[in-house]
Amino acid sequence: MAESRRETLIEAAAQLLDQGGPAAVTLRAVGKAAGVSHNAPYKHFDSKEALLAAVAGRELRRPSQTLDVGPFERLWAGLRLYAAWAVRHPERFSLTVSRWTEENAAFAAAQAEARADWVTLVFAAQAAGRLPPGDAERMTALLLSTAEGAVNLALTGRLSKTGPGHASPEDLIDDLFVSLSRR
Amino acid sequence: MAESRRETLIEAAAQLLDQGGPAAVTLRAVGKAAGVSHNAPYKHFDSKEALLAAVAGRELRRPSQTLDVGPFERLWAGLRLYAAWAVRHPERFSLTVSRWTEENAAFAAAQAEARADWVTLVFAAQAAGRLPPGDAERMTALLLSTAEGAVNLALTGRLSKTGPGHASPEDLIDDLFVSLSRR
DNA sequence: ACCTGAACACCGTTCAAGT
DNA sequence: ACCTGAACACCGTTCAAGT
Repeated sequence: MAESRRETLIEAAAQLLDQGGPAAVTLRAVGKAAGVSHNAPYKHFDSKEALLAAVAGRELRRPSQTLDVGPFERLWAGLRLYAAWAVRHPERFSLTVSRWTEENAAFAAAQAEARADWVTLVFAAQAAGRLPPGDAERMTALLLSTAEGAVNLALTGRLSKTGPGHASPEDLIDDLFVSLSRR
Repeated sequence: MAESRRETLIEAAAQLLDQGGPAAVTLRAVGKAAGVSHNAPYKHFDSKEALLAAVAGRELRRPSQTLDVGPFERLWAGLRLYAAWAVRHPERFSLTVSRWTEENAAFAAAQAEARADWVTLVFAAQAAGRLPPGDAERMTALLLSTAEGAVNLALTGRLSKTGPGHASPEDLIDDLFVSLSRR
């Protein structure tokens, strides 16, 4: 039951985050939404930041859509889906790519695992000859940089929404892939 | 004199930001550092967020190093310098690429101007035949996405600092330029 | 082990009052 | 026009006390 209470608190925090942004996530509001007192969260989390890190960690572990295609297509489509999810859930995305003032072991582990999954895909796409050779980890960093940077440009209103310069984060991901696969 | 007091408040906020992160920027601390009461800032700014937006706007208007080379080289070196500055001033960088809950006209104008400067450079580099053709604004978005995304990867500890996968934000900018200019 | 209510030291913001 | 000090309604966190 303790585990379910913990999950309830994480879910309540995530809901508040979606609805009102970071400012709406107060321990009092989280407690109220979970039906407990405002400091009950301290029995499950060291601090408010630890609770938010748990929210972020849960997002990182969200199951990714499995596609029955080759690694290169899975990588490309996966990054597009990642960007589309991020634009649809800006607060959760921001949390997963934000900096933390405390050490959050579980979050760091989830983050490392997510990154390793991308590296594996990149490596396979290179082995299939669909991406240029070179260190897979470094190429993964380039892909994630562009994807996350493009999402942030969109979220901060710095992508033209109309006219010839119009581009969505997915368009920019496409541009990078086209440039990378042109040999 | 009013203008100087305003500048003093902005500088005090920037200093506190550098030293202790966003949490250290309280109106009480800003007032103290500027030698005024904790609510004197309200005579110059609508809110704490407006003060932070002024800090961010000042960073966006910081003069860029001028290099006596062609537009393509200026663009490439300019993005590298941007990334290097961001890694050295993570809090100021984060502020300039963050989302705001209020409308900040002056900040939005500074941001649009900074972006237009990049577009001008990209356009000139394309005209010089050093970058592939295509909409300059969209290509600018791709370049900024990668640069800012790479900086954020570095700031959140997601770039290998050692081994074969090691890459700095500047390395990733280089990778993108190499890929773009390979015809 | 988990939870509560009261309390503490903050915080952003407002307001009446001063110059 | 600019500033002050007091006050308000919050906030995260701590603590003594309960089960």
